[in-house]
Amino acid sequence: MKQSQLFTKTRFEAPKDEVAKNAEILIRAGFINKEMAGVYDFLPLGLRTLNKIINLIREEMNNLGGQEIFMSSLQRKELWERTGRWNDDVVDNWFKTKLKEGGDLGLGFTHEEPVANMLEQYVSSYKDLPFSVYQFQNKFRNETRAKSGIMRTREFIMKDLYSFNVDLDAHMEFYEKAKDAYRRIFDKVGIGHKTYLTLASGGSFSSNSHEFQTICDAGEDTIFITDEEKREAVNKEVDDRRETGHKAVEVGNIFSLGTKFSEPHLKFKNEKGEENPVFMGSYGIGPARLMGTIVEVLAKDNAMIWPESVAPFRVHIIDLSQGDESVKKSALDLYGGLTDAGIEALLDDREARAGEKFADADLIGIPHRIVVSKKTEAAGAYEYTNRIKAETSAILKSEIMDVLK
RNA sequence: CGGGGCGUGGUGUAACGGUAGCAUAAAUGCUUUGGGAGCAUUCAGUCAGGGUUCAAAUCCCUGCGCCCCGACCA
Repeated sequence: MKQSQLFTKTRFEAPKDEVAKNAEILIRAGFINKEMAGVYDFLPLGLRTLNKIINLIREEMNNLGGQEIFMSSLQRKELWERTGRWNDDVVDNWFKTKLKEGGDLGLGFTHEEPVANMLEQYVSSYKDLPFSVYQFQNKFRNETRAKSGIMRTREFIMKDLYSFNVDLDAHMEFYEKAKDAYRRIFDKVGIGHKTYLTLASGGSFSSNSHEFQTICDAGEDTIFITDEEKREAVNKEVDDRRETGHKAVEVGNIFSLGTKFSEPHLKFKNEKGEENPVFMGSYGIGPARLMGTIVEVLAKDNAMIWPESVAPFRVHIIDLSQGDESVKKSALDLYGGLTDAGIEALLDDREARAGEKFADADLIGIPHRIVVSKKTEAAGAYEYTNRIKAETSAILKSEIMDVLK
């Protein structure tokens, strides 16, 4: 991508109404735009990062055997009445709306009821089980207080996976595999060292649940570390601990749902012809919240350095030709070469001064930076900076590919 | 939902009840060119509605919006 064509603009100062570190940095770097309290747009750079996170999660879900689906946001009242969750006293953050003809609809805050209902027509025998489905889908929650930038919003993408098994034993086997998959996801995005498998209360519908909590100041929960080696913890809500806990943000959760959502209608016949409810589990990750958490954990000195796994681009080429056509061509050649080699590069080909380009590059935080200028051309080399290692060196043109691989 | 703070050009900030100013961004031109350059010109603003007053960004009321603390968070 050529930066002169990129729809994004960095800015010197963050809007005064943003205090959260993740929002300040992401807005200043041009990754996101605030629409209203608790509602954000993703701009090209931000969307690239978000999609990297999503694809990384998708890969793990597929490895788990999950099959991707995409369900509707508009949901029928009747399904939720069966489980008692249409009632505002039970669920107080519904966004509800109406059809012109007058029927009630809800904008889904989760999908247990609809997914269970949909599967009734596809599950009738033990031979249909087990399986799991997942989706990346917008959820709507009328939070009384949105906060912390993209960490707690009213509209957000959620990866929700649902597992369907014949009984508790079969379910637990899957549940343990899901734990491992979640571990790998948080390791891959660079926050594994701060993320703890945390025993949680499970809320109103599950007696057994775990959260993945990442220690950071923007967190809303408090956890107590029970095993540093295994990265395990317990949520404050479970028991009354006395020692000081850690502020942490819930980046993922896994629930054993049991038969609560299948009991009404989602049943199967076992080998003996007896009818049983399906044993369900649900597993959530909010990719945008995860993105915010990555910023909270990894940003230093009010600037972000993206891990390679989720960076919007791998390489940022800074063209300092400043009117020199041969230097400009060299930068363009490098860009073409990297692109052909499948290395995602952002070429800063704008008519701007060096200082402005460097400042913008620092703000965007792409992990590898290559400067092409008269100086580097004369030396037959590139100036290469690895932001993660904080190292800068001259790399011969012929060797740049090896360095990046 | 309880408490606190706050709404001025795109963004950030000034202005005692008395001419809405500065910076930045944006546009044009000249100059400059390896860490957010300089000069000149230009564009652009008081959240909305009502009230008090000769006069309201400023005081009062209502609404809307934003931030923070707490509660809630399936």
